[in-house]
Amino acid sequence: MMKKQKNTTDRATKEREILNAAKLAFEETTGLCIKILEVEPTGKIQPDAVLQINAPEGKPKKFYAGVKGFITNATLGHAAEQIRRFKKPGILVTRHVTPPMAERLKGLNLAFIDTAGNAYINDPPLFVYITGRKKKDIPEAGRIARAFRPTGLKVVFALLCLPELVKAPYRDIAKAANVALGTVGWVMYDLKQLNFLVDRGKHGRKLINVDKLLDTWIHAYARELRPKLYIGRYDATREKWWEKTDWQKTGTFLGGEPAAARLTAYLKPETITVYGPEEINKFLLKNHLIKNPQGKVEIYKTFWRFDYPWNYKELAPPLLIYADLIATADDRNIETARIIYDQYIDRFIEKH
DNA sequence: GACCCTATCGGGTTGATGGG
DNA sequence: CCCATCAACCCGATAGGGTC
Repeated sequence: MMKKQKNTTDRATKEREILNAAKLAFEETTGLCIKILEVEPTGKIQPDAVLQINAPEGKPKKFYAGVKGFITNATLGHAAEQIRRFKKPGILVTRHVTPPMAERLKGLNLAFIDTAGNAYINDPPLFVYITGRKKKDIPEAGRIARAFRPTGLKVVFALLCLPELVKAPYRDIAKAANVALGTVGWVMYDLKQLNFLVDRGKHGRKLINVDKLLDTWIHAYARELRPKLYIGRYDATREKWWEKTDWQKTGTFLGGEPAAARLTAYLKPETITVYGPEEINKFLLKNHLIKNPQGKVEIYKTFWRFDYPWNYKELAPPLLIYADLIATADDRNIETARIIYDQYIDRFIEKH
């Protein structure tokens, strides 16, 4: 119930933002004036807003607006149809209309304005047709930076684990982080914006405020990425199985508590955290693990594609072990996490 | 009201483009 | 020629509408 309410509000806010931005952009590029008469009017026909365009000559003209965040060739026809259903002079208000889309809309004789200042209105004596203006990025306050969304977190993780990587070409970074090339650009942009990265041109890039970045990553990881990696929970049928199995052969890694146990001998693991490939069946069979939502073995998908340069090849990189421990919010685990931080993480912060 | 199904949304990837 | 950037495209997640 609460959720539904919130979503409705979010959508309304978003529509308002688009509407206002489009109004301003239109006024700037055309010199004409738009008045927003109503937002989300109730009644038989349901446009998202009603607005009025004041031309210098001729009388003001009302338009019934359909606000759409995002228009593609596929959704354009549907939007046009919705607006026609108003049975009134309609106008599409959206974030951005590309030139080919503008042509199509013109072909449909569907008026539009967008937040970049593109517009088409053919309503004599009023005629406006502006295309080719690029979309300006909307610095949405409150939105989570892409650097801390699931794929962005993979990139940041790789950068944090491998201090030298930040200087490498985007292609190499993409490979290590196991993301598409395009993603790296976004993340770099965000990190610069958020003051986590400086680009000194030919002198290469450098991470700054690494401790803060690390902290941000750990929290965002638990919230954004970890849930997406979850494969399942299992019961072990044999004691100490995880101390005996050959991790490297199966492409799996120990994380969280058991990894910490190996590193510190300070902890007797309760939950066994494992990172492995999506196709986990072989591993399950080999180790006699049985599906059980309450089981002590939790398996997640491996998301990194680089070798962490240390001697514990069967373990996930220390930053991940640390994040796993912190996420459990268990006193003893947090204590252990601190030890791992001092021994394995603190020192590589200095290398950045 | 609970469930399913479809249309929509936007995050993420691809591929073209153009600069160094 | 190598590399980054940008817009177009794709597809998984999900809201919202329809049905029982």
